[in-house]
Amino acid sequence: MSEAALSTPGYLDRLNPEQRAAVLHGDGPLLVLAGAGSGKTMTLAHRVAHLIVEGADPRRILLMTFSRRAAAEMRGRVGRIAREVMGEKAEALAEGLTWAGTFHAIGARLLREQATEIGLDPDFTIHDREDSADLMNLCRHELGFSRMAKRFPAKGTCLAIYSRAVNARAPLAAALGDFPWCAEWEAELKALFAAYVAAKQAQGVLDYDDLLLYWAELAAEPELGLGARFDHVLIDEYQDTNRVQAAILAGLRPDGRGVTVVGDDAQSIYSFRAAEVRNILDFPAVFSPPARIVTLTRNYRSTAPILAAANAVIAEAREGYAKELVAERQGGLPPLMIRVPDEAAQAAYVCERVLEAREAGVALKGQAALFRTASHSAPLEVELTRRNIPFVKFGGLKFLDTAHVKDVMALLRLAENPRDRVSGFRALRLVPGIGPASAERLLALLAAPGGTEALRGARVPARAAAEWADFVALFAGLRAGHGWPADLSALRAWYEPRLELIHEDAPARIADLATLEGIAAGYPSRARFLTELTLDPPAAGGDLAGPPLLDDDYMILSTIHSAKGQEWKQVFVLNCVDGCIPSDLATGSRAGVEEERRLFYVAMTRAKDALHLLVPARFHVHNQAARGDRHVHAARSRFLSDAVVARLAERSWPPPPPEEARAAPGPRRDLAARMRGMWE
DNA sequence: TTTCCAGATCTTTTT
DNA sequence: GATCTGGAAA
Repeated sequence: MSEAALSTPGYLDRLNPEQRAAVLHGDGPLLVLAGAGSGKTMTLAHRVAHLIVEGADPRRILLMTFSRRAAAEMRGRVGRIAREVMGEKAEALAEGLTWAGTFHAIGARLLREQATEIGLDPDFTIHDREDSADLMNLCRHELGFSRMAKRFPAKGTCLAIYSRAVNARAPLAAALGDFPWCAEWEAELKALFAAYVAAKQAQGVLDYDDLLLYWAELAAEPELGLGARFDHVLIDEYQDTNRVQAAILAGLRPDGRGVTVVGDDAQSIYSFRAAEVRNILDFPAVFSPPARIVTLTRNYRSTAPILAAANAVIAEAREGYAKELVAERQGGLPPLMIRVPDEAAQAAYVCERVLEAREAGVALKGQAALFRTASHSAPLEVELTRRNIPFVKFGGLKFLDTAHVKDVMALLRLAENPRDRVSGFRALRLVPGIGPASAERLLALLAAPGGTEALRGARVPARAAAEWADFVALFAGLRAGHGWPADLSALRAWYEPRLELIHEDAPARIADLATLEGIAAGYPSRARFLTELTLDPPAAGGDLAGPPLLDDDYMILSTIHSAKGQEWKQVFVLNCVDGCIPSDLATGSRAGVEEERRLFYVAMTRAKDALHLLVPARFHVHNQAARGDRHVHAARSRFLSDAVVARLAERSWPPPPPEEARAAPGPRRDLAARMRGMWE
């Protein structure tokens, strides 16, 4: 131990013995099994800080988190801890911790740095899921699969199968096990995927999966020196990594030296993305001698009654989880199971409790409503808006998915990489009169060297002729580059007048583009903007209103998936009914139901002081058959078994009228109550 | 060749 | 309820 660490007892004193063991662990592989609320982030931050205090070079530490937000928070905490110990000197050191981020973001950065060594175009552009599906669709048409006698799987399904196969490192036949209705197309799908891979390479485009796949290949080649770049590799949320990510880790540190992985098998909720819970369970045995295991079971987040209910839910899981969490916070009220007639009442209930808590001093930011599916929060959003309660919603539809933002992004991406056909297709068709056929022809021109100039004299349909010179001028300017974010201003100047002609709601869309330019200003270059926005898009809604709103107080609405790793004082879980949690799309398989159970467990363990589980008697179904009643009578979620409900306090809301009120012969029409009700 | 309209389809969670 | 596809008009 260095003198610095010895001279600062306080720095490790705030950790419990298990946490301290994890922080002080030496060089061999380490697995930290950290239950919900057990101080996982704190432990990881202390371990990184400790490594730095002990003399590790922060530029040679690789820290993988599940979101950019988590990475930023981690960097901040590491800096603060290191500063306590080392004073000013620590600032510079913590600044050096630049290799912190998601697998995908770090992969993109490494691949761009080493692109030429591995035969990639350093200016490759990255496709998000929808772009990838569009490219898949292009290949699908070119191979003639869109005109089969029997319907061929849709583009999104094709991409999902492809993604499953590569992320699980499984042969196509195995991946098709999850898509039985597509099994008959195995031969065609194989041809399609070959064409898809060839198209990506020809166009200098990578999809999300490629960022991991190429990285895994890169890491497997010792002479390319990737493993030698890092002394320490730490991975958070390891239960949600897939086999490609495990291969990356194995390639970087084959002997496990300097490797720390942290996670909780009971919180594995991403198997739909080929996450492989065996990664964390089998981790110790990959090495010999096996990795050290440190288990954190003391829960510092939730009160004892909340934790008892959550423990009861996970105890009914089919595979047993080794650890039962122990509450450090005694006292507190049991979680409430609230029966409400419908989703409107559910929304009203949440609003009332939220305002009540705020009056009692709980900031809106300390309160969250969680739900399985983005659409479940719609009635609540309406009610919050009506009552003027500000909120920010995480998960679900993204800002970047709106047509006008995608148009702008496509044009920027085409300027960055003229070979990118999906972007090109979209961008060129913004010129009225240019359809698929012309776009195809123009893109072929553009892909050749000197393409921008070739565009200038290109033949275009008569309808497009008047607009064409303007478009080419814009594009040539973007290719040459006006600087950043000036490129975006130029683009808006061209695009917004057009937007006004096409859409009635142009003002809202133009406001979005202004927001986009505000976001753009935060990035040093167009390339960085395009890459990072694709890999870590901003959350939807009010999040985009920018800094002014962020100073305000607002409540959180979030899908359970997006709530991972977070905590709030008061948590509402909406629609705790069968069909919502578990989602009826997931109840086909036992593994599916088990994952939903863990999801419900994750939702419950986000709560610190108060937890409300809402059970509407009926709920709205969006996607029902034609004339079906759009409401469905719902049974309470199967996860709220009798054993679990025994740990809850059950209520109905609105409460039934008090006994005396019913007994006493009241007025036949209580107009006074109606007047009062106006203000409820 | 483009654009518009009507009918069919398929609905989760995310980097 | 929104999106996609195919066919027909401009």
